[in-house]
Amino acid sequence: MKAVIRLGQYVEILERLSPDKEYISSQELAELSGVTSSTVRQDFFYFPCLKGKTKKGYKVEELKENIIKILGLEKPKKIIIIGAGKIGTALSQYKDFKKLNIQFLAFFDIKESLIGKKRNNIPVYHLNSLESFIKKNPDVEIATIAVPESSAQQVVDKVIKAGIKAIWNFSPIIIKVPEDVLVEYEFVGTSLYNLIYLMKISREK
Amino acid sequence: MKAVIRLGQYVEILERLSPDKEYISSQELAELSGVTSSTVRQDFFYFPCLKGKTKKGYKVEELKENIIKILGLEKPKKIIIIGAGKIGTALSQYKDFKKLNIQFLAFFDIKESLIGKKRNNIPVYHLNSLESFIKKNPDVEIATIAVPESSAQQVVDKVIKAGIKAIWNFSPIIIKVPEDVLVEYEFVGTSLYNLIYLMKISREK
DNA sequence: TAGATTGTTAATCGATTAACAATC
DNA sequence: TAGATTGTTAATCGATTAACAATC
Repeated sequence: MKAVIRLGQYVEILERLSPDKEYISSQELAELSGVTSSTVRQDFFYFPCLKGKTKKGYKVEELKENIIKILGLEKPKKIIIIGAGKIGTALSQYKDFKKLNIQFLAFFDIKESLIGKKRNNIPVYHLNSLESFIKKNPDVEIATIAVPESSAQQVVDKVIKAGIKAIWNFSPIIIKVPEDVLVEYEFVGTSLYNLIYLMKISREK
Repeated sequence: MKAVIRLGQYVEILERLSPDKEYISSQELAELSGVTSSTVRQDFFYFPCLKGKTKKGYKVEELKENIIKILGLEKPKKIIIIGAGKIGTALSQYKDFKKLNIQFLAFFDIKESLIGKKRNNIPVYHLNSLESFIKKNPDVEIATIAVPESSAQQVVDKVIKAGIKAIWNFSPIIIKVPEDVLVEYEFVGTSLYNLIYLMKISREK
């Protein structure tokens, strides 16, 4: 559902408000997130706990907490990253994740020169130790795939064999997974191609 | 339009097909891209040049070339990256971009230790030299914003002052730009939050 | 011919926007 | 009170899916 996607963006925006802002109107939140106030109210209407006050708006702290609960972010989420390259490391640095209880526990790679070291203060282990790591840390729920496309499917197979049921995939291919495994794709090129298309269209007008 | 987003994905898939595959059916392309064959045909119907052959499907090379033209990728696109950190460097490495004529000409940063060096064989210049660089390279059309949120708006202002009309924004805030400037956002957290929400929902079922 | 696949129209579904009564 | 803003319904818009005749 599209509303859920926006809820995530709303949280990030709410995180950034000055701490003395007590209430925010649907109009204000709409402007900050690039949608209409109607959309904001409709999004909130969908979830009964997201209630505002007439003439005032929505209580920032309360709103944030409730959205966090809806999204399932109230408990820490433990994540591993397969591939300790540029993308993987960049992700582990993202500040909003820390604020939202999202924890990156470990990198896995096969490049000997990286193994045993730390990246962004997170240890890098050999891919071979993945299964034993998951056994020791059964609360790891998500694996991020940040490896080249040539090894993506193999790595996914290993991750699934180790018992992971949710995959965040940065490799640019559609991966094959059993029915009970959730996958979210992050295609980096997509928005750039769209931008280039929009440039072409606006030139033609 | 959603169809355009998918066209970009189709190209990436077509790029990966074995070179001896002459025709591809809407059914096959659909499976590889995770949509229905009906959607594929509807997407193509929207653009008169995307025609197939009854009983055979679409000629791979022809299809690819025509989509590339629709997307405006037939001529090289020159791009600069502001911020030579992990995200910026990761982007510049992405292989599909090279295949699709997308060229990263330079990084700009303010960190003295980086300036004058190369990252991924692309030179890093000081942000102060941005305007003169654009003057010398007026064919640069897009600026990628890969700096921390605290400096994102400032950097955007500089980029616009230098004459850039299209921005690919990786900073997690809504930026303010004049009406004639196009912006595409890449919110990394979004798909992860959605994945976590889907995990919550599937547990509740 | 029989079967496969496109091209296209129509039906369905979902998301966004508009509108406004209710409320404080 | 007058004005602002929510909560909610209805209208609109766009995207997806279904269906199938036409074609090779």
